[in-house]
Amino acid sequence: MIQQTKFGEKMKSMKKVRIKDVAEKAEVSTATVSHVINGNKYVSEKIKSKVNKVLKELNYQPNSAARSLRSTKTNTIGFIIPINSEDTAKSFFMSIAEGIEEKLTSRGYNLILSNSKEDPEQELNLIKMFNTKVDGLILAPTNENFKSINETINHNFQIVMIDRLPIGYKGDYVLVDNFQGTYDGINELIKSGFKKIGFLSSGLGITTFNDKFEVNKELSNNRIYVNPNNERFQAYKVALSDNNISFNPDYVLFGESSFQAGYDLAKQLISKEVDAIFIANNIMTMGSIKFIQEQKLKIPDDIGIIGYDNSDWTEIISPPLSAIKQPAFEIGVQAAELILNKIQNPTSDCQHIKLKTENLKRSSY
Amino acid sequence: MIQQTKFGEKMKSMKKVRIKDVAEKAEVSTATVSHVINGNKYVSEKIKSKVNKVLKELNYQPNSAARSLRSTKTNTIGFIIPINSEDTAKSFFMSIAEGIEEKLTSRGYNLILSNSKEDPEQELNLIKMFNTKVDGLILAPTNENFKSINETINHNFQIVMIDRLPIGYKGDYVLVDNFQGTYDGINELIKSGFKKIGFLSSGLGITTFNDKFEVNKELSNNRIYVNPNNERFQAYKVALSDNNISFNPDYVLFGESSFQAGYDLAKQLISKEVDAIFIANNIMTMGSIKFIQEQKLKIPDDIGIIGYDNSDWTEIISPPLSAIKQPAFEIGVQAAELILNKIQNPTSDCQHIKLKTENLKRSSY
DNA sequence: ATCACTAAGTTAATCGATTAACTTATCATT
DNA sequence: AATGATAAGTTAATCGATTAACTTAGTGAT
Repeated sequence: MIQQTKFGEKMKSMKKVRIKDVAEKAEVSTATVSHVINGNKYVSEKIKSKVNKVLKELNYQPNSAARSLRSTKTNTIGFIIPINSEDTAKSFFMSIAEGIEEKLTSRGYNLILSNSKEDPEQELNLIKMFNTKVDGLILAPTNENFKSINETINHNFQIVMIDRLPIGYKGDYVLVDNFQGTYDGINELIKSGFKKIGFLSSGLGITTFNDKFEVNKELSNNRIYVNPNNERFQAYKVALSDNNISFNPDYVLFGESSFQAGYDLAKQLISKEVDAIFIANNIMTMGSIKFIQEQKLKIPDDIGIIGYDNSDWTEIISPPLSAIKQPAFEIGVQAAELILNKIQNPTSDCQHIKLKTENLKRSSY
Repeated sequence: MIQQTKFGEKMKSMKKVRIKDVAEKAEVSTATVSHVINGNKYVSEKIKSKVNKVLKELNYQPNSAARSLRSTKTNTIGFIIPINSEDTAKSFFMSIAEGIEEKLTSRGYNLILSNSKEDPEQELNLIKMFNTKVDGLILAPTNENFKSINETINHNFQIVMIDRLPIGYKGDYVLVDNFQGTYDGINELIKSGFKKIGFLSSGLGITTFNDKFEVNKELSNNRIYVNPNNERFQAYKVALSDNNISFNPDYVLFGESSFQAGYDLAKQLISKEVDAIFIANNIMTMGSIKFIQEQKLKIPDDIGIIGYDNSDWTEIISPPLSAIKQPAFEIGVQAAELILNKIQNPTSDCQHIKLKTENLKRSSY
């Protein structure tokens, strides 16, 4: 339904006011005006207030292109999220974006948002685009190897990784401690009496797929953080092992991150008579729940469930779903903090932050 | 959990390559390079390919600040969303952002995202910030009156409103036809035999609150689109009236947009013995469902439900929830389209777009 | 041969703010 | 009184790309 109207002729095309206009009206030099605005050189109170008055009168707004060009600072941070269509990670990354935005705004920075759609190629294009546009980049990477990323960065800006880590990356990052959250969750499941615990997840990174079936306790203490899914899987194995439950590869299924995959894989897993399922991602949890409800299986009597990522819906289904909650907003805040620090002090040590998950015990196990 | 490592010393500080560097290496003038890049003046094939080769060799990336400064185009669009903390509108606006981003990227534009947090003051600040930073602004407004917005716009950029409309605004916009969706929903409810239909919503705009209890058929055809909640409420009244059901003010409750309010108001409404509820917003729907489940009321036997905004969870609760789905992604695409058109042709007629909702009939009525 | 016109490039002014280098006035010190 | 130091502002170069105005060579018509 489309309508059209005439409009817009009468824009009171007030020509933009430049620093020169302010300077003239205040009877000072442009330099002085600049000093007043940026406060980086001492200006007498008398002049300062005179300039400020004119600034308000003319409603002056500095031209950010000119400013950036001269000062080589853009006052802008880029954020690349990896979301493909139906993913519910949408809400996770949106919360992160909120956290970032909040911190940035309070420090006079802007946020440019782009979506790599989980496409490594597209990610590199975006990084290239950002080269002259931002002072820093917050990246939830989809390229698995840092090398290709590193090559397209001009090093005109700082970078902070979140949520995942490409191989070979040593810089700043903010992650969630997926290991601990999962480990605790599996433990709880076992304590509640479940023995045949299934594990459902979306794909591991290719690079870590080979150690998929290798239960390795050492790994848990000194592990290379690459892919959250992998961490969760490792934690699953270690938790089983720590409880003297043998690892059964049949109880582990990986699929794409989708509702349908969750549905299908839950079906498979249940046909293998698991008595509980740990589902390492939100949208797959939804698919699984759908299947379970269709089969009229009772949670937690027939099957115990823990989901990852506390979405709003988890507490209104019946029974309310136990879940591992990631501190999304906080990730954003911390990432923004890191990048701003790094911009201010580029040679400072890199910070590696891991945030704790929250274990929401409800009634599904 | 925080760690620190040494890193970052060895930045291969390749100094940034300027158009001048390209020109020198290709043995042409900077003007020619610019012409090749932007294709706005004819350049011979021979020179063109020579320049392109150098462009690639040096991995030249134009400095966008310089470009913007000279050409007065930023190639950037601003987007202001209104989200306060717990709102699930988060996912709605995120989908819109995706739509916008997709369209913009395909046309070489960037998206700057900010959050007004439903604070009119903050909104004006952001608009002011955007003045020199964007070529266009997509706004989900929170100020109810266009006057204040209009005053802070420098008219250096184009504007497109989405989702809501402030009073007095005549420019481009993309809305959802909330009236039709709600009207149809209420009708369906009535057809299914429900008679005492409650209506739950978050606040109307102040400016439209006064006609709250006035059932007015004319309004439905030639109405002033201001606030989605108001539209939904009007549709509710008209649908009742069209079905010869008298309007009972007791069955209508407004509250803040929160889980708790949804819970509390559903409780109130049910105590008044309504047999169905239309809930005009997502988070309140969740609260209501929670209450209904706690009371062990059967949907749809004890109470019929239609919710607004199809969130992912609506199909996995039992029974799956009927819902009015807004075409969020499409809103974004259209809004981006409008603003790009307007930028290309500023004197073109304003477009007023209303998108249809989708009525998802499931098993909750 | 002359003139008009076009085609293909180049020169240099320009966008608006920042900032290093400079000026001038004022004041304290010896 | 001479010197140096400091305070408060100003001048003008500069960031990198775009683009109006200009040059120069080549073509064709008369």
